[in-house]
Amino acid sequence: MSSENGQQTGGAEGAPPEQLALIRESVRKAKAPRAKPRTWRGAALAGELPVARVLVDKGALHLDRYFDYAVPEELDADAQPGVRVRVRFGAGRHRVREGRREGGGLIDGFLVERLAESDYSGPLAALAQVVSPEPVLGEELLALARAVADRYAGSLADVLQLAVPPRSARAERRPSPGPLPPPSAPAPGPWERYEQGPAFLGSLASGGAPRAVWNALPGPHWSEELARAVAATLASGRGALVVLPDGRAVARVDAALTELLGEGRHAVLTADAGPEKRYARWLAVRRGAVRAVVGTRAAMFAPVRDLGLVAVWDDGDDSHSEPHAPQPHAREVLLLRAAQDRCGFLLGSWNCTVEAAQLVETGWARPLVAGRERVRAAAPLVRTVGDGDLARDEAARAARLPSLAWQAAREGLRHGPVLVQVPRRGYVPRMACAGCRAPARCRHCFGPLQAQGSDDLRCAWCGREEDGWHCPECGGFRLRAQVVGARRTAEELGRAFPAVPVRTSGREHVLDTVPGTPALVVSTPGAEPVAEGGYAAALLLDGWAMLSRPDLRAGEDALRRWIGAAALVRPQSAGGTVVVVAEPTLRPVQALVRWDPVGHAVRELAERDELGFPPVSRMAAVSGPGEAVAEFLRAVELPARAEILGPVPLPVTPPGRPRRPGAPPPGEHWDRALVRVPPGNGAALTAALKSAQATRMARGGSIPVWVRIDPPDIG
DNA sequence: GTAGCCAGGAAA
DNA sequence: TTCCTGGCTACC
Repeated sequence: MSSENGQQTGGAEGAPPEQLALIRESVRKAKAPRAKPRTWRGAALAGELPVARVLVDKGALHLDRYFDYAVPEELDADAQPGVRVRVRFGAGRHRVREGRREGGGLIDGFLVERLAESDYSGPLAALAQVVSPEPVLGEELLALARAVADRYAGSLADVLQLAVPPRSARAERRPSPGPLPPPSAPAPGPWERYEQGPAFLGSLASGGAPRAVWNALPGPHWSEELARAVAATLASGRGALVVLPDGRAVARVDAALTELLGEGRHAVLTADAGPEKRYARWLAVRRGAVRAVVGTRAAMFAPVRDLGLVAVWDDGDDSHSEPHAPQPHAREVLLLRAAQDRCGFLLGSWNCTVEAAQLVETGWARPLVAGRERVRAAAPLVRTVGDGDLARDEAARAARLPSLAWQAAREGLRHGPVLVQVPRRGYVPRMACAGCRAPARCRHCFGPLQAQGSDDLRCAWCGREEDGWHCPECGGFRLRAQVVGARRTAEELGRAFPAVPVRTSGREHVLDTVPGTPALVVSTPGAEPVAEGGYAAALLLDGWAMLSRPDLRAGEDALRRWIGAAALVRPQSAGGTVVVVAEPTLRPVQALVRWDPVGHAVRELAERDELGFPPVSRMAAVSGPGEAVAEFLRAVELPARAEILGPVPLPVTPPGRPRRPGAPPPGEHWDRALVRVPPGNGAALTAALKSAQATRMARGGSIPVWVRIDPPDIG
């Protein structure tokens, strides 16, 4: 033993675990070639399983592995798998100067496993602290986080940050209530309306693991249907998890569950409860006191015991996509869970995403749909206003609203509230020729022109300013906005129907419900309040804006938003009418008229398959400064059948716009390449990207690139 | 990420 | 010879 070490240990009575680092230091100094876990002289280690495998809480990809630490005797009892710990990590050589140790800060981690010995050949440092004896990271959650990290080419630590809420000591001290016995199986209720509905519930109640893509009938029963699926699962003695796109949807299912099962059987996990409350609820789930969870996307990781069902509602809503690294999508996470836990799976929506259609096409899930006659009976009448109608429509030109829409509003207001769906504010209006209505396009890249300030025209794709526009079709010089703004529409409608109250629902102020009395309800997509008894009519006014987006998902998105509004309207038999201002020949418009979102998704899927687009192919985006992207692409060892598209320049972020992850900072020019692989090669692709990224990060100096699996905005 | 190691160059 | 910086690697 070196004198340095002797002084240190000798000077401190009952040396704390940290002192072990000093011993380790001396061992290193001595450079004695020795085998596996060192014996710690001067400090007692746990008698059994003295090695703790720890996941250090650092997102860096090249640290995405476990580190072994020695377990001091005094931490032996608390240092159980799953607990939070603190360890010394950082530059290894903990120097001692003037009696103090330096370097290597304390960092958080999770104890993953206790072992008899380490496979690490060097000397082990000791656990510094067990933060709390509460085991928060169970085996299943760890396996799930691992799978999600692999699926998204991210680090385990990043995923755990999403999966395990921050600790609150007070919440931990509070005991959770004891678990309730399973309830009895519910009656199918509104599930009777679906051919396979009662069978699906029956399977859940009897311990089965059915997997279904459920195309929900329009109307308000979906939340009760979800609640019954949860209740059926609980009846089998298993747990259930429902992930919803927003707080309003959570509140509906929460209410339905409370009505069906009373209080205490389910937990609501949303971000808006404070951290302590949130952690307390999460703990109650983790401890097995509560067997069912409803929540927004963070709940996708909820550690429900003995999972029997995972369900997601409206997977097309982009709030199911987690914005934090590695940006997993709730649907995909629940798919992984269903596979891992062999539990039931339910993907429900009024609409149908291409991904949902694929689950059915591949045979992984069964369709859960109502017969056509039921659909027709539940859906409103949908009428379209196309270009031709508009051109002929004197009233539309004068008042910016087609006469059919006026008629529908007037008629609807005699029977109840009328919903008016308008583009979201901040949705910069696209411009069209005032004469012939041809969309105004950039003369350089053919991107859509949009109005910036009062007269300032700019291309939405390349950002170039346009000052001498004239229409290439008819030679006209006058432009008009293609879409009508929300406030303006509200004002105009208010003036036209002075006796009727006008209510608005949008970003800042979202209305939850409106009464069934006549009123104009102006709303942006996704913020539509539910009307008591349903709306008498709906006007969908943003068709052009929705469909002219240069995005692969433009059609699907438009249909989703229209269906989201139209599903709140009374059935046709009760006079419910929807007017959509969009070209009736377009595929999403036809799908709305026929109320056939599944057919639409199936056709889209076939097309994407042909084009080699996701979700049939797996795709990843690599973005960053041109040189960095090029360098990354040179370095990455892609699977054999991978294909690199691009790189191409990304649109420049306009100044003042909040920067999204993966988008260039304002003023910087970035490139983006897409990498795609055929079906079945997704894992190889993410592994390759992850390892290339890890090597880059490990040596500093190289400019970082962003890697995004399943990029949402491929155009 | 970050400390420490080592190599290579400038300063003395 | 000494000191400093920059690049590189390990971190248990």
